Amino acid sequence: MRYLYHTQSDLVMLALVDCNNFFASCEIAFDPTLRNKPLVVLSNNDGCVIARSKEAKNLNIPMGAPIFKYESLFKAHGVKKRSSNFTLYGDMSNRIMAILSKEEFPIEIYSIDEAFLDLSSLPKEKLLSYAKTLRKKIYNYSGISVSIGIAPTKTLAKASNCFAKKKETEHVHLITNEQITEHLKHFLIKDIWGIGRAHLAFLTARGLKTAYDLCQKQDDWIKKHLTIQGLRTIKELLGVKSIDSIDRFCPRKGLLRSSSFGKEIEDYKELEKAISYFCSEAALRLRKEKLTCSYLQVFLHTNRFKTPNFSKSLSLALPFPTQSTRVLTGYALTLLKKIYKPQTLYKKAGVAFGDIQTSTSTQQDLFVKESPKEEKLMKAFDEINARYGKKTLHLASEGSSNSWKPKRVLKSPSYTTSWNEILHIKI
DNA sequence: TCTGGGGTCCTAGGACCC
DNA sequence: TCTGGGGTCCTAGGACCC
Repeated sequence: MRYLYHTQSDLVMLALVDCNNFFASCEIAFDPTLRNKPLVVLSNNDGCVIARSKEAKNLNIPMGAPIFKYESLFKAHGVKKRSSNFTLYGDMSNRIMAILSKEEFPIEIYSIDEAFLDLSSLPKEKLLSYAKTLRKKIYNYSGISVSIGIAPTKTLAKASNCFAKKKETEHVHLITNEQITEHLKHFLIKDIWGIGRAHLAFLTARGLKTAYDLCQKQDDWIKKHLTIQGLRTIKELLGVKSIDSIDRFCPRKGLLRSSSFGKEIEDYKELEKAISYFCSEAALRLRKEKLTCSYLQVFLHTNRFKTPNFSKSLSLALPFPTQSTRVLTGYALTLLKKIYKPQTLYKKAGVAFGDIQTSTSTQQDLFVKESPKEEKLMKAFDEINARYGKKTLHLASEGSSNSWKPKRVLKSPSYTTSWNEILHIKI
């Protein structure tokens, strides 16, 4: 090993709590008929697989599998399918994160189904028993099973979680400083957090297999071929903190709304409806999070599985920060007009907001300001929609019929967020 | 026929300035 | 007539993550 860093990080222990097969587990928690069955959760448009139950994984259905290629396998094994229900998953995630937040350890919510906890204040001998208790608590409160990996850095905690997931029952694992080398020898490069497809192919072609192999390489070699990010990953694997341990306040930097269409779209008016819809969704999100943006991008893609295909995007720095649906949609539609080409079949479009700031701290330009009326208008707009239902008010450019919208025919009910769809129990 | 969406970070290269 | 290099800023595109 190149480094022996067994001093500075002796005191740090991070746990990664990761929900097992999260989207599939959420569906199963509310529908017992799915229990112990192969289940796949599908992407927008019911196009490909984005989550799998344990049984579906055992059938070697890969992540991202386009379902039209797997229909016969699904039929042969009675694989159940569900469209994705992000309202349900988001709500379940909030519940689990609330349980973790009450644990009184520093926490960083990393994704919809993962959080890091800083357990440095716990004595080493109590780490595993604490993790086991926490797992039980989360399962009892939410019906979701989690894995917990503990180690001195985030990247090692991720690795530790992989070891935890492979266990039959407990799904809890600890890597101490003394055990790092031994673990690296049994940890494959393909499972390293931060090494993706492209770099994996590069490293495999050079005969490297395990994390240990990779750690034998010199820093400048790593940096040259895997960039500075890769070097950070390697250091973390060796027990040296190179990613901020726990970051509780990470404001968002961008906001994107996009989707593939249910069919290919040529009509400009339809694209206008779609872009307007994305803008209104993204702007609503800005207002909910009390943020503004002052950078806007619009993009269009043709079907990327056909040749030739192309994409076009255009962006614009706004004259002032805003969160207004009206203002943002106005600019977005002028951008759309500039990039639209007639006689082209588009398959996907979207808008992205950038230069995001909190609305209270927004630096207003001395002369160019948004009219204060705009803020009042949006407030009234949101209140009416909150009271009388989503989209009671919307911009005319959004239209009322949306032939571009993707299909989601197998969606489960919004059990936890809609009174009309609440779970019924028959006794 | 049918192939996701929402993020972050890094790098290379062009424009521009001195 | 000949000819430069360094710095900054911006953006597109790639790689990675879930």
